[in-house]
Amino acid sequence: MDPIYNQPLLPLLSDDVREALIAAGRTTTYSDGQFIHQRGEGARGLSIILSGRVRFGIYAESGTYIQTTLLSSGHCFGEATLFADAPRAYDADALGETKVVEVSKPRFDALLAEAPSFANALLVSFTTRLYEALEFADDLRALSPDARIMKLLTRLKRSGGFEEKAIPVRQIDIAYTLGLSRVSVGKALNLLQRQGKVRLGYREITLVETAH
Amino acid sequence: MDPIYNQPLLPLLSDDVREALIAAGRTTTYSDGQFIHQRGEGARGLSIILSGRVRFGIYAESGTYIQTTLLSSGHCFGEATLFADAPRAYDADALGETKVVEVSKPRFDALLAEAPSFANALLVSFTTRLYEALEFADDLRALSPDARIMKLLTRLKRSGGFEEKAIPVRQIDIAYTLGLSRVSVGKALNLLQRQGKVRLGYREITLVETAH
DNA sequence: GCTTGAATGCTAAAAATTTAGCATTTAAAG
DNA sequence: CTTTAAATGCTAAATTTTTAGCATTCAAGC
Repeated sequence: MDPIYNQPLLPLLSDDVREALIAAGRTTTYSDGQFIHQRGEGARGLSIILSGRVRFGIYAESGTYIQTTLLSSGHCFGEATLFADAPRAYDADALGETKVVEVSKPRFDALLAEAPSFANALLVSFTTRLYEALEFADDLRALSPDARIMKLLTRLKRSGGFEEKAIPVRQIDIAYTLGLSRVSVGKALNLLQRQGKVRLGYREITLVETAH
Repeated sequence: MDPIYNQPLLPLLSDDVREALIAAGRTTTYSDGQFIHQRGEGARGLSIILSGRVRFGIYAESGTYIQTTLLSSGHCFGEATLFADAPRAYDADALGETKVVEVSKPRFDALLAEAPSFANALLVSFTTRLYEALEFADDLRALSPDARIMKLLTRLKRSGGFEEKAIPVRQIDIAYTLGLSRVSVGKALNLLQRQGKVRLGYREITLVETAH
């Protein structure tokens, strides 16, 4: 079964809708690690990532962090504040210098009403994200830690555009993302390295291309 | 943080759109356990559950079954065949006698084009489903088996409308859904019963209301 | 070229979970 | 009332994963 890949919103929009959307919002530039919003905040609006990446997660009761999603340039977030009238479900912070446009609910509604193609782009983007989330949950239950890590690395490489390059990721972040301990991640990565599938570095991992 | 609940599509539609949608499709009645479609099939269209429930899952390589989603009356499925142009991602079968309308892609597109409110209802339904899937994945990583089981039972009770009644579920199904072994589920359920939170029966579990 | 904090590597004990097996209970069918 | 297949209960060994701790390596800043 071919996996369904996340379709970012921006490339799905026609030029004029995209320009209107960006013009209708307020653009903010966040520095690396800066908080964008916190879980529970109530502001309603759609945010679109113009450059950089945004990390979403929750600090669990046990004190450990759970990373939920990593969205990169072109993606939008905050849709639940619009369509489910819900407060922010996750803490969000910037990964690297990150530019975000925030469009208020009234302006978003106006744009949606006047451009029917906008709704279609949103439907495509959300559907692909839903199926990626479902697949991720399936993997959590069905795959071994090794396989989960390989899949995560493959996804990170693709979504981050790290072709031919090392993926800048810490082992502890992999643990946060997959719900594993750092020791388990280290063990699994060492196994994968011995199998020749990855090359481990400091703060980075390289996926070794397998001949096929 | 309040959880976001699944919003079924049908109640979100205006009467005339709902009627037009149902009229545009072909209604099929499935008997308990009957296959609706299999993973990998290519037909494009949107299906809406008129009555009964549909169970989605994958038979994993190891031979074990992974249940992904359980959708009840009013919900739609097959959206990925429309918006991601993807084949069916899951095996689907009926749980109890189940009526499903299937609307072909051309007819769906026509309806979407002429009724702008239709798109909005789809956006609400998909957004709430996306956030429920994300929350489910969070729980898989952050919660103990006991807590996961309680949360699942609560959700089953609500979505199935089993107020004051026992929830008809087998322990093995809970295991499939949560990615646990049957032994672990049994142990956790026994603990929950000793704590007075549930009452176990044959093929059913009753949630004990806690005073508050 | 040091110093330093962060990240990784490593180990062993503890805890959780699965596997495999069989016994018991249940409800439906004969 | 029996029979029967399905579901649950239970046990112990095997396996996996976590926890906790400390050693080592890395790269940036002084």
